[in-house]
Amino acid sequence: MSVHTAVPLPVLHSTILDWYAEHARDLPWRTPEATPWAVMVSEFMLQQTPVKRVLPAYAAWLERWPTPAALAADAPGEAVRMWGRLGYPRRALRLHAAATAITERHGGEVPDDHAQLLALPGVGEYTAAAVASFAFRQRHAVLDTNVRRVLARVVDAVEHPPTATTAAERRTATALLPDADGTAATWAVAVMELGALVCTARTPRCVGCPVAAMCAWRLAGSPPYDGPPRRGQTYAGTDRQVRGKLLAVLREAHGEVAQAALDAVWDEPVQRARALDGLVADGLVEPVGPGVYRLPGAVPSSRP
DNA sequence: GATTCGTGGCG
DNA sequence: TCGCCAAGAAT
Repeated sequence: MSVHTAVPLPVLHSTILDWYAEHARDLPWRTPEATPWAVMVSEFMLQQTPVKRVLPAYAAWLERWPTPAALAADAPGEAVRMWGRLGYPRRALRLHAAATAITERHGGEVPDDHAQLLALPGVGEYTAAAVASFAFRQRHAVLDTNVRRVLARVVDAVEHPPTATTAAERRTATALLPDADGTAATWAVAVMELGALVCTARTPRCVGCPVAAMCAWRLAGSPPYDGPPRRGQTYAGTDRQVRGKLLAVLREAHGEVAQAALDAVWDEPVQRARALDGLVADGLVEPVGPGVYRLPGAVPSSRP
């Protein structure tokens, strides 16, 4: 498999690896002390949530649940509460379910096998590759939004990658991977970091980019995005907003919540009911009686 | 494959 | 101000 670039692969490799060695952020999940579990926790939290907001949640989470078994021993509702306002709270439920599966199927150790990782709840192609690469130093194509954007520009000369990850992107990423496992693992995180810090979505900092001189998009004159309109995420007035408001009440309650408290967050009854039903269907909220709800498996505030 | 699923910060 | 964007996964 060959990839058309303006320079030999070893030059591209060393250029980005050298840049990473000098500019990498000092992130806690990249330290030698970070366990595979810690890496996995960070990857779950970083799914669609910025690093800055993950940092404090990550520290609190690992202090409370330093191992998968520790999390599995607690109620899933506690995971949802600790998730706080990171967004997409189903991730908290899935991380709890993954911890349970790791405890039951893998003796409490995060598996180092890509297929076994992929089989865990909440672990998709990206997260499986990321954990295998970052925690176990294996050679995998790690295709997140940052990497995809860097490759779209440097290799394909377009400003933005396709909406969904394509087979062509996987071929490109695989072809660019250094041969040695450890080098490939560092390469993966280095390209990701380049996308996060330099080759950003809105205003790329091409001045100071280590690969600007070999970037196909740059060499083509930085042509603007030419594809179909990319769908923006509307939020105000959607079920997602209502779900968020409902769950915020449940998180802060530390126990059972009466219907009236939930009714107060949204005035449109049909949408409100639909949102609550959705939360229950997703396992994020548990009905405990007529008009009474709580986070799943949470300990009731008043004891008999 | 297109949709759904939170939350907040920034240009 | 407000649309865009942020280490995706599941259906």
